Amino acid sequence: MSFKVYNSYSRQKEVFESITHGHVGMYVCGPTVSGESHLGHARPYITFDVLYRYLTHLGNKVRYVRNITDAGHFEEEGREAEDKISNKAILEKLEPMELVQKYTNLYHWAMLQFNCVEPSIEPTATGHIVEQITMIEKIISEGYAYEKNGSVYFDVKKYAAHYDYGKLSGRIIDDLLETTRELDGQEEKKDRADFALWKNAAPEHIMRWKSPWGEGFPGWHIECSAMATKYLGPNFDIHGGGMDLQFPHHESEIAQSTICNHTAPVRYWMHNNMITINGKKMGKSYNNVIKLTELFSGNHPLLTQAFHPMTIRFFILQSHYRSTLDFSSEALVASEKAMKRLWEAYENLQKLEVGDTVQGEDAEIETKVLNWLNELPEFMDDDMSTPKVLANMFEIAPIINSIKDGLIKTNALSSSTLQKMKDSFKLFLEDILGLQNVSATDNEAFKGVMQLLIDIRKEAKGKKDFATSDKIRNQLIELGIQLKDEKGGEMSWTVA
RNA sequence: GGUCCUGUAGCCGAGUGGCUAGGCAAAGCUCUGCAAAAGCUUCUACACCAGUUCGAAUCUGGUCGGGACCUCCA
Repeated sequence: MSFKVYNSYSRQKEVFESITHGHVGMYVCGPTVSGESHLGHARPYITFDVLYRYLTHLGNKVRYVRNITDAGHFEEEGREAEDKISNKAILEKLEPMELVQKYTNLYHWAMLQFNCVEPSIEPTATGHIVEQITMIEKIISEGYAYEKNGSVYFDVKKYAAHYDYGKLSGRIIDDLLETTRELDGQEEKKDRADFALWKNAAPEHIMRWKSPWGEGFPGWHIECSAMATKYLGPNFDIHGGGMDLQFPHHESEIAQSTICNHTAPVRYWMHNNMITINGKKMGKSYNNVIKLTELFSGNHPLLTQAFHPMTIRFFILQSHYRSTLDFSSEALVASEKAMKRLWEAYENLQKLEVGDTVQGEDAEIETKVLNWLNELPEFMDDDMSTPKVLANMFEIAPIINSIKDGLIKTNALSSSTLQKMKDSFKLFLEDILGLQNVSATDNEAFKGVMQLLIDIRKEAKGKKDFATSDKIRNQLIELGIQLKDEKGGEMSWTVA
């Protein structure tokens, strides 16, 4: 059994083998901290978080590098150079780095809500200006970049003559040349396909650094190349990001790094698909984003309620990362209910006693359960088929609940199978998919109080004092806590 | 215009040519003082038209939708 991933570069699933056995280098394009993260941003972070968790589970030591883009990029190349971050800072009367800090903090907070594992290294673009300049100098000395009026451009045409430019994004350089839009101020470039490595800063530009070509700031793509090379080496295992970054961002990264390091930088390119809303990509340019803070608070016209971050995570994992995922409040409500049901089954499972039974009495159930469990790693191995993992768990959930309710005999399953269920659920649900209990009541004092109420209600019910019994139940409902009467007079509760 | 992806039941979504995912919603039943929860059952879909095949949601061609990238974008 081996882990297969879809490599965007070869356009097929490949068996994953790291360059150094037992170690994996992984780079994921992080956020541009010039604004708040939205639902679309959540997808790559959750997708690659699961990848990181799975690789770790497989026994790898993973160095996970995820950058913070805090230097800003051009609004549009060739136009009056505007640094997004510094531009907005002026409007808001904030120091650029103050803005950067604000959105970085917000981003970190959101990642925490999603239960995303922190990356091993989280480098910032502004912290690696020296490395970027060094890299640009190297590219110039190799003859694949040229300086003009304080800016430096990458010579795409020359590169394409020797290397396969456009392979990752499936682009043909001649098509690019013909279809690149007419832009102002292109005269600096030798060729329209060329992209900036370094941009000369206009006087009003706040974010600027000294360089061999005068004061300026780095181009769009060089930061990722520089930081990936620094922390993962000239040739590393996985580079991830959203599909919309394939071109020009990742294509350019390949070109820069290849010239600089004399080797293709990445073994496996992995891209997540977009989250759509009414079938259209959620994105800044479409003005249809739903920010994470809006999602968590329910404060948005398209939302019928607030959604817990774990609901979002679950929602994302219910689809395959390379498919588009269409957002709607309705779909999130469905995910919320589904996750709640699955999680309760998981909690019920943990309470089931492992008996001394040697053999399952119901061979049919035993076999089915074992098959479902055995498929879980196979699904993960198949390019992270998280929807299938969850589907199998939903197959098992009714069996757990039936055992708990006595509808299936406790010893229907052998103790080893029951133990395997417990281990597998813990492993896949918590460790690999990174899901967490959404209940905020995981607290001994609170549980004690609940037990007290349950005891009182049991007494009342025993005396057929349904007024008291209903009062407890109804008032708890108003507080968002739901009591459930179970077989044999037992009661349990969940947060609605 | 170029390149590519896609069209699966009310909704969200898996789907490797034959074993007809899963979730939500809906309906019925069981359990129950009532309710909720849980369990069982039902609803069996692949845009359209041809073709290949013993057999196609899955392969091929065409038609019609939808979308992405080519420009900052996860």
